[in-house]
Amino acid sequence: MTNKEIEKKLESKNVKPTAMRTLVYKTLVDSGKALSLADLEIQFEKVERSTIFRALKSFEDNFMVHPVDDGSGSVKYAVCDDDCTCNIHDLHVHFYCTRCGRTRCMKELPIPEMKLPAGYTYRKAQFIISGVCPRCD
Amino acid sequence: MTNKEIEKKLESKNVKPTAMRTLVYKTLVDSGKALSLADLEIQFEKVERSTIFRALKSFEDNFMVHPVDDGSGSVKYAVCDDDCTCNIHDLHVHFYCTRCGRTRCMKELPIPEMKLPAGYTYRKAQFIISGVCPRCD
DNA sequence: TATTTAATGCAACACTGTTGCAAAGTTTAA
DNA sequence: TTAAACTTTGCAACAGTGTTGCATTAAATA
Ligand SMILES: [Mn+2]
Ligand SMILES: [Mn+2]
Ligand SMILES: [Zn+2]
Ligand SMILES: [Zn+2]
Repeated sequence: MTNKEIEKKLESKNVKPTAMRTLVYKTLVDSGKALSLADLEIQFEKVERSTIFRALKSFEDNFMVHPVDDGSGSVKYAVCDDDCTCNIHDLHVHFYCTRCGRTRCMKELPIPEMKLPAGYTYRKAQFIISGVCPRCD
Repeated sequence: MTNKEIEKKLESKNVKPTAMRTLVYKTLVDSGKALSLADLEIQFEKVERSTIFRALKSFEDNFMVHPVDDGSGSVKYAVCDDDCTCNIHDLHVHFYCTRCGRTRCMKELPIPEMKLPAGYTYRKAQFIISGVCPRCD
C-alpha cells in the first residue's frame, strides 16, 4: 500500500494523517500480522512509545485496528477490514503461534454464536487459538 | 469445602498441602469465580505476592487450576474439575463482566471445534465473552 | 502574521509478573 | 534425638507493559 493510499484511508476514518500515524498504520498493513506496541517501537527506534500508543488508540477508536490479546503478555493490533465496525459480526478467530510468536487474523473463521445462559448480555468476544503455524511446523 | 478436603485434594495432585497453599486453593474454590494474583494478595494481606504466585504455578502445573486471560490486565485462575487435564476437551468459554469485573467459567459452553486451515496445529484455546452478568444487569 | 489548536516527545508512574537469595520450616537418615 | 538435606516462604529487586501530565513543536485558522 502506497503512502498516498494510507493517507486517504486515515482521512476516510477521520484521523488526520500525520507522518507518525501514516508510518505506524503502514507498518501494520505491510506486516500482515498483528503487532504490539513493543514490536512497533523496535521497528522505528526514533519514535516515542507514547506517540505510537496514542496512534494505536486513535486507530482503535475509529475502527481501523482491533486489539488482540493473545496471552503473550502484550496486546497486539491488527488492521480491520474497510467496512469493520468491530461488532459481533466482524469478530473472528485469531491464531497465535507459540513458536514464532506471530499472531494472525483468521477472517475465514468467524467467532461462532454462543447461546449464553439467561441474564448474560453479550458485548464482545475474543477467541484465540494457539498452536504452531505452517511456517514453524 | 473443609480444610481436610482441600488437603486431600492437593495430595491427590501431588502438591504438598502447606498452610499457604491450602489457604490459596481454598479461597479459589470458595470464591466460585476466577481470581488474579492481585485479588488473592488483597484477601490475605500477610502473605507474600511471590508465595501466592508460586502456589498458583504449582496448581497450574498439576492441572488444579487453569489460567483465564480475560483482558482485564491480569491473568485470573479458576479451579479445574477433578478429572481435568487442561486439554482441548476440557476447554470451555469464560465470561467476563465489564461492570463488576467478575470472570466465570461457563462449563456448560465447551469451546467449539474449529477447522483450521491446512498447516496449523491446534494446541489450546481461549474463548472469552465479555458483557454484563445477571448480577449487574 | 498572530492566534488557536493538535500532535509529539519526555519523564514519570503504577501495576503485573518474575527471579535470586537468605531465613525459616519440614523431612530424612544417622 | 540430632544433624544434614531439602522445601517453602519472605524479601527485595527487577523487567516489561501500559498510561498520563506537561512542555515543546508543528499545523490549522482567523
Ligand atoms: Mn483480527
Ligand atoms: Mn474455566
Ligand atoms: Zn509460527
Ligand atoms: Zn457483573
